[in-house]
Amino acid sequence: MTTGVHDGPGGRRGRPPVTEEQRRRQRLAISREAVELFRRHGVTETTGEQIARAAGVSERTLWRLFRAKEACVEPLLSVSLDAFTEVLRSWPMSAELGEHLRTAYLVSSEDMRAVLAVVRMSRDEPAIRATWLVLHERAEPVFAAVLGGRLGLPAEDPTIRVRAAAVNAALRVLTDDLAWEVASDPAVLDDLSGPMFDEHRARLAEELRTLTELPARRA
Amino acid sequence: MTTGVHDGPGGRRGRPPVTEEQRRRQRLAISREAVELFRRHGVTETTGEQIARAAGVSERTLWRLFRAKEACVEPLLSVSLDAFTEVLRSWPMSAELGEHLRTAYLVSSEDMRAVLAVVRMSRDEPAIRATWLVLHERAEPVFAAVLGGRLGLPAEDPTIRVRAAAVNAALRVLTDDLAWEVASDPAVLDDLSGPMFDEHRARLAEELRTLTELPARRA
DNA sequence: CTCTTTAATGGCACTGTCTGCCACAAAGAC
DNA sequence: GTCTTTGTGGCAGACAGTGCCATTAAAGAG
Repeated sequence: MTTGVHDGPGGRRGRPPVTEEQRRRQRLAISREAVELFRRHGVTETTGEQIARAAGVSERTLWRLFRAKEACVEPLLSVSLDAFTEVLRSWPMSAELGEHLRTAYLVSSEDMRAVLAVVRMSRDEPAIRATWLVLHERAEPVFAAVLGGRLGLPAEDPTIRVRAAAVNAALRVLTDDLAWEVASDPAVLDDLSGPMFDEHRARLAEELRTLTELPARRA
Repeated sequence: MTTGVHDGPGGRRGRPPVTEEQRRRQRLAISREAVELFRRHGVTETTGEQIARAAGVSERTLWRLFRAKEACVEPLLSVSLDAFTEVLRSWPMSAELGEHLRTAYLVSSEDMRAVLAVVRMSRDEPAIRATWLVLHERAEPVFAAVLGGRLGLPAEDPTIRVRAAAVNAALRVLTDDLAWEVASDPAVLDDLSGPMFDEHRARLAEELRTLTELPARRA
């Protein structure tokens, strides 16, 4: 997009910018370190310097990659949200959502463990809660695009955006529940196809089916 | 609750704590000043010292009443959210929600103007957006209580909480829309019973009717 | 190889946010 | 007045985050 014809023979000079993908990986790596520290010592007890040191970058670079300490959890949380987004996007018109969730929702046990730990932390850490909510909201336009496609309405239609926000809210509430259910028995995280996650997917599927099968607004 | 039998004859000693109501008023007053400054100069350009000075308290006291600069918008935003909560709470089983909204949703033009200004600000100020979302989420338990009562289910029921979160989301999305519609014609704010607000209430009523009249989960 | 160009990182100084601590003022009961 | 409890202000300090400049990394040109 930004590259192209301008890189003809005798192409561009100077060090090439890092790719989006590289940035993504770097931020995710730092995010995992930060969450590890947050889990061990608490958010307020963890300083930016510690995060930077653990991640092997200077503090200055840390603040360039994350605008705030709490924002360090974003890339990790996005792993889970992006996975769900991908599930919705690849949801065949005919398929049952619960089944599709079981086969298409792909997150590693370790990441899921960390994500749910962050969600639990967010109960007592307002800044983390805020990050979680903002991240959720950012996913709504994608949900709206999918729902709009299914219902034959533009993604900008207010009803579609409301529906997307409702889907979003359902995901958030049920993920919260799951985070606390898991807390009492962390072993279930070893196997994401176990009964507790099955139950979670089933509930999610049911709520989403209700919300997505609502009649669209009379045009 | 905390007072009572202990305040008998020879009652408690020392200066009595300020009432909840006094605190509420004090925080709201500071909140209005802060929002005024935010609107005039922008959030990042407004310092805690300025807010304190404008509100006539010391900076130290400001940080005692608000944990962060951005939290200064909370009391003002709560004016609008509390009003809506009250509408839901007082919603008669029989009444049409749109009509009930028109008569029971009570917020002054000035406050509404300020609230919508903050909502618009939240588009470019992540911290303000976060505050707005967190505040919205805090209202959900009340929504759940109302919906639970209507559907004969406990407020803790997952389906009820999902429904409450959906109601919440609808309110947020449509309020956002309204904030931007109003931006192009601020004069409509002089009369909250004008056609633009009527349209807003009607849309809100319709979305909420859809969401609240959904069949509850088969027990 | 060196020279040049562009991007990424680090170091440092600095401002603003927010907290802990203590002193003092205010409001009561006695 | 004294005593007790609560709210407020002042000050010092830690931490978060930014602007600016030097340094280093990665490429192509010669």
